[in-house]
Amino acid sequence: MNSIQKNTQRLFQDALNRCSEEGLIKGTTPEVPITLPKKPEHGDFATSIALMTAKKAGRPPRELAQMIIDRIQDPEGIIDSIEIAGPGFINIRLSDDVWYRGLETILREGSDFGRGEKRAHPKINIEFVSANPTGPLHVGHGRGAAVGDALARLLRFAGYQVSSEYYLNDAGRQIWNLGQSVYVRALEILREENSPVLKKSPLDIPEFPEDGYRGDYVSDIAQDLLEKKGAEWVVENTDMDNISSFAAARLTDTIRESLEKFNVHFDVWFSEKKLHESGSIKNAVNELRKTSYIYEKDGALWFKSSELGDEKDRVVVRDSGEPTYFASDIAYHADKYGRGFDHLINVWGADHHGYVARMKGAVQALGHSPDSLETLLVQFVTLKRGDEKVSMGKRSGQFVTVDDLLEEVGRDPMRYFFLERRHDSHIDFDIETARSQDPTVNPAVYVQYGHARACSIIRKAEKELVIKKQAFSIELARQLQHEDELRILRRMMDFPVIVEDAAEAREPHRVINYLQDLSRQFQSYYTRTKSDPVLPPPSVRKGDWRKNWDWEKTHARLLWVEAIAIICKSCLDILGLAASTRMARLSE
RNA sequence: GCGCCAGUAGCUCAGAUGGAUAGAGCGCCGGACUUCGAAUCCGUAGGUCGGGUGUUCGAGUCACCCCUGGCGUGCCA
Repeated sequence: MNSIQKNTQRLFQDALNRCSEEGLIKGTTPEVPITLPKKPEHGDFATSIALMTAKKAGRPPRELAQMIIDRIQDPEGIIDSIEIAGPGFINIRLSDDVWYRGLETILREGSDFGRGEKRAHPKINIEFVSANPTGPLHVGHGRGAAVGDALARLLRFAGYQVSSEYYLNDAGRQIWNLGQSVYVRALEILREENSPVLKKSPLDIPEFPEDGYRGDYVSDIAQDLLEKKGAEWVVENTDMDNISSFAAARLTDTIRESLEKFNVHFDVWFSEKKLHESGSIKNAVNELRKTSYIYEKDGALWFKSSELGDEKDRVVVRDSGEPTYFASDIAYHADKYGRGFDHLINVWGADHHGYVARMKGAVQALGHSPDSLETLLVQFVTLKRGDEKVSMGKRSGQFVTVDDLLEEVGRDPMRYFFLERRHDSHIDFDIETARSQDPTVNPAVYVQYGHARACSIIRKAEKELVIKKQAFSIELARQLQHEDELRILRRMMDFPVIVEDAAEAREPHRVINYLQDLSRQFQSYYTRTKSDPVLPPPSVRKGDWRKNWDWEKTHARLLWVEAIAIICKSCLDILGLAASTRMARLSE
């Protein structure tokens, strides 16, 4: 709720309370809802309070509505008119000055407009991507990256203290597998080169591991390994530790570079390996042993997750004595709490949803509220080229990588389309649309153009027409008489509400929808007011034109355009999209 | 079998936590530039919100039951 909405709400709340004090309403009075009507005819705000409390008042809703209205005290005169509509809705129209004051707020607060109040708690940890460093990032990871990063930005903007984190699974079987894959490829290279190192050695080339990594990048790493460490070093490395580490480190760098290019940053890269080395996993398991949720069966250690909302119990330590991935994850989450976070958000691929319940259970067993762990499941992306689906064979290793897409469609359209929809709905990503530079085709370009256009107007006013910017005054703002100018100003004042709600719901896509709407309204205004433009057109700039031009209106409109630019910029920043102040000319 | 998510216009999807006549983009069709910022804008058409029952002043939204699709249901990670 923004301040205008809050003030309006108070007037109605007070009026309702007066009804109650006079004994017109039985029982407790509910909080008065103030909503934004879909249709402009329904005023600036609407409330259904009369419908909600009609029963308690024992009167028809419309009659009650009138009684509430009669008890409104509005000394500041923020309300222009009130009417009862339909079955008993109260439609409220505010005085234009309220909105003009809003313009002042936007201009004064600038990039802070809409920002939530800073709060110390909850201290939020948001973990996302966390792809194994066993290969390049694919499209699915890309969506998770965009969603997690935008959510982190959104939460920060909304005032939360947020740390973003990548959990690096740089230990365990998959990493061993990776090392073995690289090792075999390296030996194959040596064989092909008829390397003397290999001939001297009696060892045969081992089979390529069945669930090994078959992508071309494995050979690249093998090649690199041979160059950096030398053939002998490689051949003599029979336990995979060194080679695995080399390969994982290499792939971690690759992943980090891809994410940087994608404008995704992490505050912390958290290593699973270090969790093993530091004894954290043992500690976490011991911690669990103190609870009643642990038991032994068939030589393994089990977690009684079935008592904490999961379908069945889960193994924590195998009969071999080796901890499972779940054990690492318990230790990891314990570590997050240990570092002072009181709210954890995990952004996971939808294929991990079977994992959510046991993780919540573990968190609970460790003594934290299960509500303090939130998991967002990001659905899959289908790639398309026009009508044609781009096939992605999972087994063959022939998947489309984040780098491929970055190269073909570019960073901003990619982020835009990954963020445009709710995280839990499937999306079709059309490469052809995304790579288009035409704003009428590509909504990602369209919203950037909206911002650039606003900036262009201001730049032109200052540089080309040498118009000196005027300070805000209510008299000046009253020059904004065009219906669209007021409507768009009202829409601008929604921004703080959009931010608050989007952050609360963990839904960055709401910011995109809002930005899309604001840009569209602005560009529509812009084209339709061609005969009454913000800036004096060349056709009038003749002779003594400066004396005849309506400067007050232009000054007011320039402030208004500036406010639009401010809000577009804030939206783009939250989404991690570039906010160019001018668009590159399209050549043909 | 069980569990989770989804099903809204030809297509892709919104729908602000239960509100008024369900919206947008794209596509289709029809319009607007001797350019101020047309790289844009305006308009028409298009719907039993998968189906049903219920909850209530009021349901795309909540509950229950079906149908369809995706995913999950490892001492894999």
